[in-house]
Amino acid sequence: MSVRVRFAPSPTGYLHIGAARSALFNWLYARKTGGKFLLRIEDTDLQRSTDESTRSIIEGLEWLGLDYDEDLVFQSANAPAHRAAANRLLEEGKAYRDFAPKEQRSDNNVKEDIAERARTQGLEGVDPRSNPFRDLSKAESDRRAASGEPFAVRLKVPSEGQTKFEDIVYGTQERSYTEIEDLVLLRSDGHPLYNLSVVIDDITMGITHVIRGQDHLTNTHKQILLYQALGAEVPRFAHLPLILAPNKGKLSKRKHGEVVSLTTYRDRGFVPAAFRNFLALLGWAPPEGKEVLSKEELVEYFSLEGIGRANAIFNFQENDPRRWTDDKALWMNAEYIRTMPLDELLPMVKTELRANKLWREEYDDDAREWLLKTVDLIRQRYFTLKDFSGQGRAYFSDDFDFDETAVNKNLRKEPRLRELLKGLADKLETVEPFSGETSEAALREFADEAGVKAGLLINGSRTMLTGQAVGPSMFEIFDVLGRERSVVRLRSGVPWQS
RNA sequence: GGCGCAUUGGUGUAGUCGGCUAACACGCUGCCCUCUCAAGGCAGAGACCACGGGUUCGAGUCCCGUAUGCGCUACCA
Repeated sequence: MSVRVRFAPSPTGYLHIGAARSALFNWLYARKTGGKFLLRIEDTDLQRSTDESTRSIIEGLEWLGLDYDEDLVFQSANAPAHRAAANRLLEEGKAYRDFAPKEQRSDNNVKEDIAERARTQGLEGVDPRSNPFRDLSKAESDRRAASGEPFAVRLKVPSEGQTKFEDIVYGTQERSYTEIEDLVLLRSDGHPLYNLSVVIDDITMGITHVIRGQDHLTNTHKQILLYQALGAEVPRFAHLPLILAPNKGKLSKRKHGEVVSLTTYRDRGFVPAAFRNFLALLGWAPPEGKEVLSKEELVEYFSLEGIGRANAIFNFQENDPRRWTDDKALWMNAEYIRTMPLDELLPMVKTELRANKLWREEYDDDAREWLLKTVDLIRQRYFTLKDFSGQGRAYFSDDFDFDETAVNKNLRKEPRLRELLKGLADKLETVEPFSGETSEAALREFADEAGVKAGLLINGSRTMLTGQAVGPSMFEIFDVLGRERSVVRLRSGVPWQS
């Protein structure tokens, strides 16, 4: 039987990087095995679900290059089927009506509520699983329902025994039925609940392998009970370790802000392939230790057995602009930017320059060669695509800023430089032809004549031409900027003012 | 409270069936290269493999306990 996996996010916000990683692993497994990767939007919580969120999930997957097969499924559309299934279980006596009034729980302290209830029940020796309606006669139950009394539908969990399954990542998992309460399938307003919906949808979609976050590991036992009650085949499960914040807490938007959102990486200049590569390395390790892997290599090497069990910490420092996200993610991105094929990088650079009004139409034809050369030169030390419009601005526009410390360090320190650089400009005007080599020869000669070190002129020129203290080799900058712009910038008075 | 899962340098991980002088990548330090910054090359710091017991000639690897973290425990998903 061929593999069918799915990614089933609930559209209640942006696409979280943990969810994105689940999607990636599902996708990799499907592509690896020649199976299908399906997408299901779990929008049963209509209050919190938004179309915008659904769109951002789809966009996010597209950005990461994770294409899905078959039609997109909206879980809300299947609610009637979920209800029908619950009613069938009711008919068969595998579920029962619970007429007890709904307990009110406020969302923010459910955890304490649960612990508190368990503690008092433990003290009083009450079996948490006891329910007076579990053994109500069918006639009585039908009569009360017919009279319009509201009820929830609960699954009848057998009183003795245990569920057992073999998790591909975590190994054998067992849980005694005494640990499992009769779970609610249908709310008293008829709304189907999560565990029911997932199971029914996974059955109807023919899912063979459920690959999802470890937070569902213990819920799996309940779901298995449902598969059995419904007489369906139980799929294989593979639970993934969680991705945690630096303090080992859960990564959440409320606490950690935009670093957890996939769109942030797109908006802050990540190359999709780089982020995908980084994500794949969180909780999974390639067999041969090679970490920079293309999409094809990822598919080739991926296996569920290679997934680790310990939660991974995603490192970042909110207050450090240089380290706003994980070091390794940033490194990976820089690695891709400087080594990926230029023609794959170019469209991304184009988008970035366009967004900052730095793109010129001739870059597509007449100036294409120049663009290729320039991008190839400056990409070497960039970390994100943003750098092309930020640090790289001086290559694409004559309107750029001078970095104060660069000006102080490379220009103002030596007052004679202002005149020296004008002299250099004069000399460069006579160089024929104008290139990296000839400009270098001219500059060194000029330095000798003036009796100063070449480095002084080189560093000064760099700051005059790019506004910065750091960057590519000076002579390559001359070459790329050309004689005219180089000379004009060398003569500029702007950095000397104020 | 109960149940479950996890625990290898700062981070991500590798360590099949017990033999490790604990490996790789990111980050960090220094040197080389050099016109700066990167990249690259070289060298290095950093882990008594959470802790305590046990099994064994020998344990990161097996067993038990403890601690810590996380998850689940809901008419949330």
